[in-house]
Amino acid sequence: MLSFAEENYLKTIYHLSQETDSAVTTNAIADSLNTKAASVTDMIKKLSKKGVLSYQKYKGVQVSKTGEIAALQVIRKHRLWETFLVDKLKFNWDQVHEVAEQLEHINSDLLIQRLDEFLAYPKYDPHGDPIPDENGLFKSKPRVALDQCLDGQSGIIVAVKDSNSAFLKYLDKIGLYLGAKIKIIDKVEFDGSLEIQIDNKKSTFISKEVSENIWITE
Amino acid sequence: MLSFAEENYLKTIYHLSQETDSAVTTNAIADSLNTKAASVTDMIKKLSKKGVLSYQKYKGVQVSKTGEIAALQVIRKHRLWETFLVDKLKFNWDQVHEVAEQLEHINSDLLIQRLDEFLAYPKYDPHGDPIPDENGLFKSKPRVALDQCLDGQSGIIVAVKDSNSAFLKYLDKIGLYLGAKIKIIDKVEFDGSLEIQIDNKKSTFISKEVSENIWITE
DNA sequence: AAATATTTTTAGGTTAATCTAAATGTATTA
DNA sequence: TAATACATTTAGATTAACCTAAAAATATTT
Repeated sequence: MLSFAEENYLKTIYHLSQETDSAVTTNAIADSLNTKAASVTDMIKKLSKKGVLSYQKYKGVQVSKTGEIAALQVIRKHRLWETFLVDKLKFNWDQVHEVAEQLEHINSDLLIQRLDEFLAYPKYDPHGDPIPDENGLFKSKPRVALDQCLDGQSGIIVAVKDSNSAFLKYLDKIGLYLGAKIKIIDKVEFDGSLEIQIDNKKSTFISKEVSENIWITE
Repeated sequence: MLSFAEENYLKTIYHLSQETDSAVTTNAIADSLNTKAASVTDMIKKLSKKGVLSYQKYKGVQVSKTGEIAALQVIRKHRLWETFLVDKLKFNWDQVHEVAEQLEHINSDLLIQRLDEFLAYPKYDPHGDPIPDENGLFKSKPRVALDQCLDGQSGIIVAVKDSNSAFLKYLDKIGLYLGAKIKIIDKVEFDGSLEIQIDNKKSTFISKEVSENIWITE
């Protein structure tokens, strides 16, 4: 059984491990969790003793198979709760993250099973991220980040990378949402910004940074 | 802001204070929370410093006005979550307590407001206990414990005192539920047990201990 | 490859919440 | 009311999760 803090570390390390092919570094973990490297060293020792991480001094950590299973259960809970908050309690997609960070640590198999059923076994959360099933299995939609696309290309928004509130509010403001049709009108060479058309309406401009955080179907 | 542990102490002390007219003792708190008197002394010092309890060494504690408001918010959350689990997730009334003990500490005003709305502002939880509103106000139904009733008296079950799983399962088994019609056929002088009739069906016997834990309308 | 910079670990300390055992206060009873 | 019993508090440890500062390992530059 993992504690609240241990679950948070494991989940974060799992996410970081998905973004790199090498081991996850102590500093990367500390940055993600807004904590200090010394605290991370303590915790990764504990988690490797528990068998969810493999760790060699000064070489970073990797998530073990049992660690992955445990991490995916936390992620499953997080994404089910986010779906509940949006679908049933009418939260906006920018309001769910903080609350789901708390709810994901509630411990009850029956609760999660029933919640999943109540939500009709959703496959994706409000940000387009896949929801692992009770065995940790999930399927991602094939997708490309908008900054990788070419002039004239179009597609449907299937996910956003960053779920921070300010970013999501900005997307709402310019009329972007999951399922929106998007077409690249022009790509500005100078700064990588894009002129895009949403749902065949009048075009807008988005920065390269924003375009890196939006995924569309290929 | 109170911690998880502090909220648990405060809620428990509030409940104990409702059952007595004098101050709540250190040992009573320790028993309720399955902890030791020494731990309780430490915690009540902290809580009185925070202004939610008033405390005099060796004289027990009383819940202050601000303490009562805080306690009622925790109780409100507990009872709303229990209602959610039963009404929406089809939990049995004997399965909700443990999970609600965790959920009651989730911190989000918006969540509770929306949950209340989603449940259509319920006034009573699955055990018949009143749910305080956002200001801590609630109304109890007038009620008598079954062991206080006389031969021939009848009424509707409006609440149960104890929400422990074994007790509630037993009630299910003998056909008792909130809203059931109950009639006292005979009161056995010797041990205080009762012969009762449920919903005009064939009669059963219940012990005095059980009858003390069932409340009916007068 | 030596010097320098960066990352990671270790050593030692802090805080919250718990504990046991001993000391002290309060209550009961002979 | 003195003796005994019981309740409560204090003293001092323990554990988990964090911290700072210093030491050690690794990486990068010149």
